[in-house]
Amino acid sequence: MVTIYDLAKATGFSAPTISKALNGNGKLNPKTREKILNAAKEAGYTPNMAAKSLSTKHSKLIGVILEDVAMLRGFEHPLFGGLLNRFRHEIEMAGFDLLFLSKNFNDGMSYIDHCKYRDVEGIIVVNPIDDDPEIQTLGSCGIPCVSTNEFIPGICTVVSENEEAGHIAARKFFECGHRKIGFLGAPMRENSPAAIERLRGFRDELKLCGMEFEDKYLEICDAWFDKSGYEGMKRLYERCPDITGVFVVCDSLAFGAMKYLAEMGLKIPEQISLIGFDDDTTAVSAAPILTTFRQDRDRIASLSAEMLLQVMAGIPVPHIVRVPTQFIDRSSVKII
Amino acid sequence: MVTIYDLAKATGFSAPTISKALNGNGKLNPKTREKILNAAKEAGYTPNMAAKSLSTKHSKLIGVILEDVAMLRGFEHPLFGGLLNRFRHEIEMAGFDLLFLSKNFNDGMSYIDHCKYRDVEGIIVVNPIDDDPEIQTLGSCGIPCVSTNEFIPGICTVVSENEEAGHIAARKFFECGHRKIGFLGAPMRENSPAAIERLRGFRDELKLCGMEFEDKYLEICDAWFDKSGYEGMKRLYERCPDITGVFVVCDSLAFGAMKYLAEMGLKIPEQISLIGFDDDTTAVSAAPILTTFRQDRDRIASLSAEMLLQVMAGIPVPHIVRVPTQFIDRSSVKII
DNA sequence: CTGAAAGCGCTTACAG
DNA sequence: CTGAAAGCGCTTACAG
Repeated sequence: MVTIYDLAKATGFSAPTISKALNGNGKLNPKTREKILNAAKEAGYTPNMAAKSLSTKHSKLIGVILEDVAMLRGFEHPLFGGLLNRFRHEIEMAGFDLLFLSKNFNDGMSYIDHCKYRDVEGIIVVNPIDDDPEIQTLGSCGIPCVSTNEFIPGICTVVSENEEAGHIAARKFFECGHRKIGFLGAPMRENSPAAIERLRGFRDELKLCGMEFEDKYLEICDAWFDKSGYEGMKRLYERCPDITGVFVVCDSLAFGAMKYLAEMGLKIPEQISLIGFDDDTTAVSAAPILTTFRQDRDRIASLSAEMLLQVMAGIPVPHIVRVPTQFIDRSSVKII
Repeated sequence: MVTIYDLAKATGFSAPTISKALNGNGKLNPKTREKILNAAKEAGYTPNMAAKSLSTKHSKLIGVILEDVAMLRGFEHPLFGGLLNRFRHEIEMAGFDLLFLSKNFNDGMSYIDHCKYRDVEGIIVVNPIDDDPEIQTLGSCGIPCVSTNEFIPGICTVVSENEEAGHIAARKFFECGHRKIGFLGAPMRENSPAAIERLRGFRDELKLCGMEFEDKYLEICDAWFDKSGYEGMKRLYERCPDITGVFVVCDSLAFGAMKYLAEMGLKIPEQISLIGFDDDTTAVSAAPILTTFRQDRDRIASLSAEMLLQVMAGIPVPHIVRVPTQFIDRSSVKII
């Protein structure tokens, strides 16, 4: 391993001068800088981040909260995987590495201890465990944070225009002549905007259309899995066989619902119309007909990175940043 | 931030003694240890990894090579996402954090420089860029490595029993009465076992069945995307409309193929039979009929972690570790 | 069993 | 513009 002392010896300058040349800060004779930079290149010098981190208190590490327990799916989550690719790219361009925060160390190290352990400079909350009390304290732990999707006190959240999407879905059904429209939802937690906001927009738009959304048309699935969608659709359909359309809060659930409908011999959209949410790419060609909303992963990710970097720089950011969704009108809504 | 010096002051012992107590190495009076541990807990002490890393040369960091350029899909890759969840868990239980190796720093820092920069102790190669010359040098860079899927000189690879799966697929088609069977493959690179081995097993088994696999039944898609599968299937079917079954080298391609077949009005399995590979979970309920092979992500991941930890400990490991696949016989192969 | 000294590789004031 | 000194928080021999 080549150190700045090796470079000092090789060039005849002192360690602090080497440091200055390498980091480009402070006044320095251009020739000196050039000599040092050349020597560094020649020697194949790579700085040691542990030493740097120790003396500067800057680890150049961004903590990521991404859990994979039970319903969460960690890296496998269709939305968050894509989001992380882009976030990682942005953050690396800014000279940071990702560090996945975990409670698996020792006897369950907390996120915040993990951050202290690694001197993490900022945190992005992607996929937290439901009702984890520690998440609620993140806003006041002193480490800059940004959240995608989940609302957390004192933290900027970057999230899709869910309510607007709900409006669009309801309007679409209404304009296509549907009057008995179900909503297949997922567990609604106060801090998790997705399901609540989509339902709210949906409800409000129906009202604007002069309809009243009846509670019997609302069915909540017990999780965000295909299987839950299958079961939820079963309950909804058995209770309300008169429905002609269903807005499903996400594609995974919609796929489960489609499976149930297929088993019942109900054709989409001939006998029942469907709108999903997420446009899960893997499944697109397997279920090419589903009308859905595409969340702008790239924009959510790059805005999250931007907001986080700003918070880290002490620049104020809005409490909520909204990102439009894209309505993808395939062929799963029938005009009746 | 609480340091060992704070604990030294609080307990009256010296820094080295605090260190010993905290790390549990060396002889120490049990009472001393207990006092120190209590003081540490009371003060909310968290060790500083940068300092630890600097003095021990152990960063407790495992580098991950996971790229998301073009055809690779980074975190979104259906197989590698699941694999990483489990790998991460295993590695964290062993006290390590994941550090994603990247070429995005500065003017394109190499993987190895990134490792030096962070003192990475071991590397797992998940999803490297095709023909990246640096990958080939990993075996001799001095850092312990393990690869999943890709063969790399001097590095242990943990990989599915692809050839056996090829045998099973061929045998299945043969026993169901198929005699004109296509193979829809993906780009074959020497170091990437997936496509090559599946084809080899498939070919060999047909031979064992007394058939000869004809080249015209082989079609190579240009990538691992749905779209490539669509186009590949189109070429294959237009050339050989007499085929009754196709072994598709992965599910993404199979989904694309299914889309093409659906557009052509060809029913599966009534008019054409299909076997896929991977059992992509997201899409299962959207395409519930596809007979396929499930790769044992969990086993691949935990074995990779185990092998890597062994290499890091200087324990010899096999050059290749094989993991059985599971044949999932749904209903996409017709008996004729 | 415990501690004084030195070192890991780098940077930050402060002199000159 | 350049360098000597001290420090970041921890650990490793080595004494005692």
